[in-house]
Amino acid sequence: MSTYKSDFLKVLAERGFIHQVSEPDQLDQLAASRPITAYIGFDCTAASLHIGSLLPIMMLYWMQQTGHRPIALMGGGTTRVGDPSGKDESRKILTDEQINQNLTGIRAVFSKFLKFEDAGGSAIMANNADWLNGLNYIDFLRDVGRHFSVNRMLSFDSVKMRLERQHELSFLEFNYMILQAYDFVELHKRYACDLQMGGSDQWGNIVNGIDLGRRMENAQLFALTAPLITTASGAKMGKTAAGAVWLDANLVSPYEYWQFWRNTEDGDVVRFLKLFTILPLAEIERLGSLKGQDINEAKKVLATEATAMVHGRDTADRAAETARQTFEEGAAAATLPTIEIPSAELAAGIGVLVAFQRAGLVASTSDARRQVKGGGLRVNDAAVSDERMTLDASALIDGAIKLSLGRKRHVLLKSV
RNA sequence: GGACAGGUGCCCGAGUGGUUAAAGGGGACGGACUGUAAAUCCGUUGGCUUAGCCUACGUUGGUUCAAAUCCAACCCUGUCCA
Repeated sequence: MSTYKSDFLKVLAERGFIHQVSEPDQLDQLAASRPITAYIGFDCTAASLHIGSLLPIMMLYWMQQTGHRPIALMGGGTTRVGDPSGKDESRKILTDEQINQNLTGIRAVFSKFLKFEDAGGSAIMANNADWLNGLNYIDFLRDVGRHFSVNRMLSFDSVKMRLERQHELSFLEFNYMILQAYDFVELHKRYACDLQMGGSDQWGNIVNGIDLGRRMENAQLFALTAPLITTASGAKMGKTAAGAVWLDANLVSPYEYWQFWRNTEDGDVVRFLKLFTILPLAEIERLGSLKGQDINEAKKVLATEATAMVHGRDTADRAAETARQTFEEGAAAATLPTIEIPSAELAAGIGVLVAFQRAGLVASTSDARRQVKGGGLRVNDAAVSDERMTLDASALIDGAIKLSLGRKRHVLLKSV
């Protein structure tokens, strides 16, 4: 498996990033002989990226670490159309303003992993709006469209599946692969980009780009895809009760982010350590040999290391310490997520149901009521049995009231 | 443009006049058991000022004591025909 000569492919292979590679020997040779340039495309439909994008980001990270040049391509142009592959969810057409706003948010995430040109590094951030927005339909058809054979496009799995199941495939969607192929060629022209990476579902689209590159530019381009990551029990990664696990500290606090990784299933620990941390493989192997209860040590390392990648070492250590105090000492660590309540309001007394709702632990007071019935709510570690209970200043311990939902989720209520 | 089929809660999917906040499953959350794991079992799964009230079965109107269920128009989706 890791018969690769280039550091780049060797590292990716050893860590489990590789699902498929086109012309592996040739690419390996190229990467061993000179720095190569590769890109991955990202949607900018949201203001931040979530765990799902972490894998591709890590691929770009390793690329830069092994001496190559990564390009993060923002889908500013393709987002304007809206990715049609997501079923019938109302494809919100985002305004250019929103897209640009999202771009800056996403860029902030990337800068944690990659050194961009303006920061003295080699990484490039590109936006396909730069070349897609100005396209002229007829010109595009003549220059690019003529290289696409519909016969061949129809043979792609993604298309074939739709046709066989007699599901509609819109023309827009049919064109999506052409635009993506064009992106690849455009990046090759602009930045001498050699390689496109992506999730395994992108294989067909990437291969299209390779094909177009050969026809239009007589260029040899390459494809590399990563496996689809699911948890050991088969679920898609990255969703929790609160929704997506975002990489932005304002959307998901570093403590919660740490907790996400801490709660990894046993069977996933080693795989995740390889993919989502930069620990040496020897260290990962040692952690992976831990059995039974001891595997929790490995999970803590995973959590701290993964959090450090996104939020920084200090923040990660603090999250680990908060968790230690909360779970191992049963104390109310002062660094738990906190919400503030005006002291006057607290003095007047605030209903437990409302308090939990404000803390974001329950969605509604009805939800809170249900949780009380199920014995899921605790105030200062004492179960709430009366939904009419009110909290006031007398419940403060060291200036805070600890609200808990279940065993794991805690929020401090502080009076201001 | 025409002919069919269909639009139900987070998702899938039953339900064809009243006991339906809507079967069943999935997911999610809580409880028990554990190791902040998995598996398993139990409970919950629209909102509110909760022994009550309000809102909900594509939209809007109508029939009826009573509608997710019947009628009409419209919107949307799929299949087939032009």
